[in-house]
Amino acid sequence: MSDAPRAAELRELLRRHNHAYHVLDQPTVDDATYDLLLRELQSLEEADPALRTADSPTQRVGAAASTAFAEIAHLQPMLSLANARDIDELVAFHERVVRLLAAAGIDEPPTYVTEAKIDGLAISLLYRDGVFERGATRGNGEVGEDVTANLRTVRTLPLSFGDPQAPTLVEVRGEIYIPRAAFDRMNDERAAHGLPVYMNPRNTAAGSLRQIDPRQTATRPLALWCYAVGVLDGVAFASHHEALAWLGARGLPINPLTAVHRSIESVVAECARIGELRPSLPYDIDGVVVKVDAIAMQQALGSVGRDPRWAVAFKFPATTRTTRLLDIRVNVGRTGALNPYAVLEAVEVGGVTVRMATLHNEEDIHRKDVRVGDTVIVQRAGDVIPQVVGPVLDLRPDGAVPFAMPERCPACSEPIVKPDGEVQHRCLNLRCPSRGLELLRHFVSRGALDIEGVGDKLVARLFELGLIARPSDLYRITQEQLEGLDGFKERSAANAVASIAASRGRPFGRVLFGLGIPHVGEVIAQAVARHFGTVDRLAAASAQEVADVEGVGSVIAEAVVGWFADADNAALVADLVALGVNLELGADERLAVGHLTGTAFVITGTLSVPRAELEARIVAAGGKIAGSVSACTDYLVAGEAAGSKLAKATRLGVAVLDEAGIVQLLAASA
DNA sequence: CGGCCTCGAGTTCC
DNA sequence: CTCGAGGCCG
Repeated sequence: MSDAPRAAELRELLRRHNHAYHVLDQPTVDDATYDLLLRELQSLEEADPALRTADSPTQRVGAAASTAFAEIAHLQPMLSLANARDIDELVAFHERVVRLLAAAGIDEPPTYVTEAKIDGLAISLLYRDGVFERGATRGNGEVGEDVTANLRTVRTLPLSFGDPQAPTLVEVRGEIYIPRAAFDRMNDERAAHGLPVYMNPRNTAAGSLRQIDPRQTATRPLALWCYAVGVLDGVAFASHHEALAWLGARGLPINPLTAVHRSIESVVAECARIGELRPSLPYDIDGVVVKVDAIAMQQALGSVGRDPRWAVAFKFPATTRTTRLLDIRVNVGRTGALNPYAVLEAVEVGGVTVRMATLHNEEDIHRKDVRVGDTVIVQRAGDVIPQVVGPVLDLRPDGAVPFAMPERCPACSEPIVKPDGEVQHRCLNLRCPSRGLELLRHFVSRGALDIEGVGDKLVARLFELGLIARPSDLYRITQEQLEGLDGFKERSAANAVASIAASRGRPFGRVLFGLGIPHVGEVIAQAVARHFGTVDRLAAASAQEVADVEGVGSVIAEAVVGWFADADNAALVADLVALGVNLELGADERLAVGHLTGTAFVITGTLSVPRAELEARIVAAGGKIAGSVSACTDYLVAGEAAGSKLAKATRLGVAVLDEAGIVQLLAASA
């Protein structure tokens, strides 16, 4: 029997996914699935080299795009920007800046720099001794992908400063884009050669930068504007505009739509002016970036989360289109929340076809007054997520009726309730099939148990077939059961079973997150796991004790205690434990560097240092000091002649440290 | 008690 | 990405 037909099928599949990924920049499968297909083809070709055609995706260097680029940590995180959608928000930004500066003892009015916000791809460039060394995509802001080879092909990127006095290290921030005219020319050429044309400049720039072969990238008309210095050795700027001038003097391209303003009125006028220029500019922009000019003021203002408080992005209104609202349907989420969504007649918005959009909740639908049959205005929020803005009332058909939430759950027919003061309608049935399925999806998802090879589709199928109803059922799935499903090959069945088994060792915090306790997301789950150490101690805790966890108040604490009080949930936990799923903190987690945050200590007995000093050091490392030992205590620090507290700790199974032990723990966390 | 900040939850496209 | 809401600080 020949594998040739399967090999041909795989080649075609991979070719199509590749095209979608690189040319359209719209992946059709996740990386893991792609890798799986590629590996299957590779093994077929190894078994029978005659199957290896010259155009096989296995012959393209680094065809497994997911692993082709090394990760690079930015010297300084690449921040994001808060948005101002209108002039009021811009003025509010200014007022906040003034207020915060005054609070920091600076009464001088701020000067601003405005820059056109280029609709491209943020990158970071590193110059060592004035020579371009490497460049990376923004990634998650902390870590990006190394695209040095591709960046070298960007003709306006200087490979060196030509400056003998260049500082040792300069990190430059910029935006890679494709000028409109060049984009159109490229598409004309492609069309002439019978090649598919690209959808929009931004996605094409993104795809081009992630080409495996830099020679491909070199054929794309990429360009660069630089807008900031990340890190710079030896040169200190007093202002942002000086930094830009410094970059410009070294050959880095600075966008000409850059100006300094002495008042917010001037900034507002500039936003309007650039908005008018927008259609005639030779490249796409999506707003205006406004930055406080003085570096000293920037430092005084600082940042909140990822957003600096000294800068804001004034966003131009999103491009909108109209289409028909065909239907309003309702999903039931993991928490029982009813989420209405719009089914739309397919429409192109900003280079993407939109067919669905969330409508959030009933209140939202009524506020917008959209009805089935309406012609509605659709936009993409932040140019990404499709949104229904509102109806075109003139085009409303006769007899269009306002939307009403179903009175019974569309999944389980139980009555729907809307608690007072809440926006969401809910299905309270804990056994609602929709909720069960959504919980399973959540359980296997990335941030939780992260079970590779078991995605939404497989989970839904197994759920429908009745093979899994609760998370613990996953661990009883056999390879044979999976192979019984059509379209499921032996290899992927084995992979899925293996990754399910491997997920049993996930850290406690992630498993806890996977349980889907209301209000307990990734962060809270982690904090709770750290605090209690084991599920048993968590399950035995009172709401009062749970509320001791940092960031947990009465609402979340009640939710946690209530969850464990439910017999089914308790049974699920017991089942998971019996199946070998990890539900306690690993020793390494307890001792992990800088991780005393949320850890509760009790000190007893006589120590060689003053107790206050030891307490201060524990608190400095993020730990908490309690007066008496309870189930919530992580460590009892016992000195000489410890008495009843030590006895109680031993009885409760609380870890006990001697003085050397706590010193070691503190050192490990420094 | 009010305002800010952080977190949770649901989400769209291919 | 965005909205809503819980938590916490002043």
